[in-house]
Amino acid sequence: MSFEQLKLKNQLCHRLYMASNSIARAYREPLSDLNLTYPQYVVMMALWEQDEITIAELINKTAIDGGAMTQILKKMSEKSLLAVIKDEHDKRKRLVQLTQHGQSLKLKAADIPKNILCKFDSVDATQALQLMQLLDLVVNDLAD
Amino acid sequence: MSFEQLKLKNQLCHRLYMASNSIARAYREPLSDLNLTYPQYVVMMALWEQDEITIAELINKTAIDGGAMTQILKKMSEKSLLAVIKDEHDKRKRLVQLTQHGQSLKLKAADIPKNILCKFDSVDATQALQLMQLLDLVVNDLAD
DNA sequence: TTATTTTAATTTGCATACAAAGTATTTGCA
DNA sequence: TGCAAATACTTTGTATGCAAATTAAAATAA
Repeated sequence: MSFEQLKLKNQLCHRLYMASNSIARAYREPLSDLNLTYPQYVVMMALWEQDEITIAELINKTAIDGGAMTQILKKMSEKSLLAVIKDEHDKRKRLVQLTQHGQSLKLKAADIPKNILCKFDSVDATQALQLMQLLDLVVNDLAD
Repeated sequence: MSFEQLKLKNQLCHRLYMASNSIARAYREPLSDLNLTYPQYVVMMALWEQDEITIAELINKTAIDGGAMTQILKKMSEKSLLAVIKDEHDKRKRLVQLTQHGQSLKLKAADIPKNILCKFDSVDATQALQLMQLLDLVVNDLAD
C-alpha cells in the first residue's frame, strides 16, 4: 500500500506548520529592533487598534492562549509597554492599557509589514488576499 | 493615521499563526490515540516514507528545528517508536530507524488524514490544493 | 439569601521553536 | 602531514502553546 494520504507532500497541516514558522522567523529580525517577539507584536497590534480592553477580549482578538497571555502580558508590563489594571465594575476582569511608550512604538512598527512583504517575490497582492481568505475558511471550520 | 498595514485583519502572518495552531489542535485528539504529538507524527510520516535516514535528512524533510529534533527523537526513542544508531561511515552522523512498533503504527495512522479533512465544511479539494500551492510559494520565498 | 454554576484569570507541567554556544568528526587546503 | 574550516549534533536558556487544575468573583437558581 502506498498510503498517499500519509505523505508529507500531501499534508496541508505540514504546509501550514512550515509556512507559519517561516514567516514568524522572518519577523524576528525586524521585531528585535523593537524588542518584541511575534506574539507580543500581535498583542501590540490588537491594542493599537483598540486600547483598554479586557484580557478576554485580547485573547479573542489575537487567538493567543490564555495561559500564555498571562505570561506575555507580564513580560510586556515589565518592559513598560502596557499596564494591566483592575476593572472596578467586575473584579474578575482586568484591563490592558498601553503606556505612552507602548503607544509611541506604533510609529516605529509602521514599516515592518512592508519589509516582510518585500520578501515575497512569488506572491502578488491578489494571491496574498486569496491565501488569507482560504486561511479564514480553515480557521472558521475548525473553530469549536 | 489609520495604519491599515498594522491591523490584524490585514496580517497574513496572523492568519497563518491562527490556522497553524487551529489545525495542530485538531490533530491532538486523533494523535493522542497513538500517543503522538503533532511534530512526532510528522517525524513518523517522514520515516514511513523513507526509513533509516540521517537526522540531518529528517530535519530537512520535516522542517523541524535541530535542537527540538534531538529532544523529539529522544522521547520517541523512549517510546520505542524508533532507534537512533551510529553511522559507521561517518561518526558525526546518526541514523534514525523505525522499530517494528513504529512501522506497525502506520496502519493505525492511515485514517487520521480523512478524519481531519472531514472537519472542513467550507474547503473543497480544489481549494485545499490551491492553499497548499500558495503556502509552498510563501515557504520558498522565505527560505534562506 | 444561600448554594450552584459560570466566567475571568492564573498556575502548573509538558512539548516544542529557536538562537547561540559547545562537542566531536571530517574535509580541505597550505 | 597538520591545522583551520565546515559538518552533524547536542545542550542551554528563553518564549510560547496547550490542557488541566486552581482561585476569585459574579450570575443564577432554588
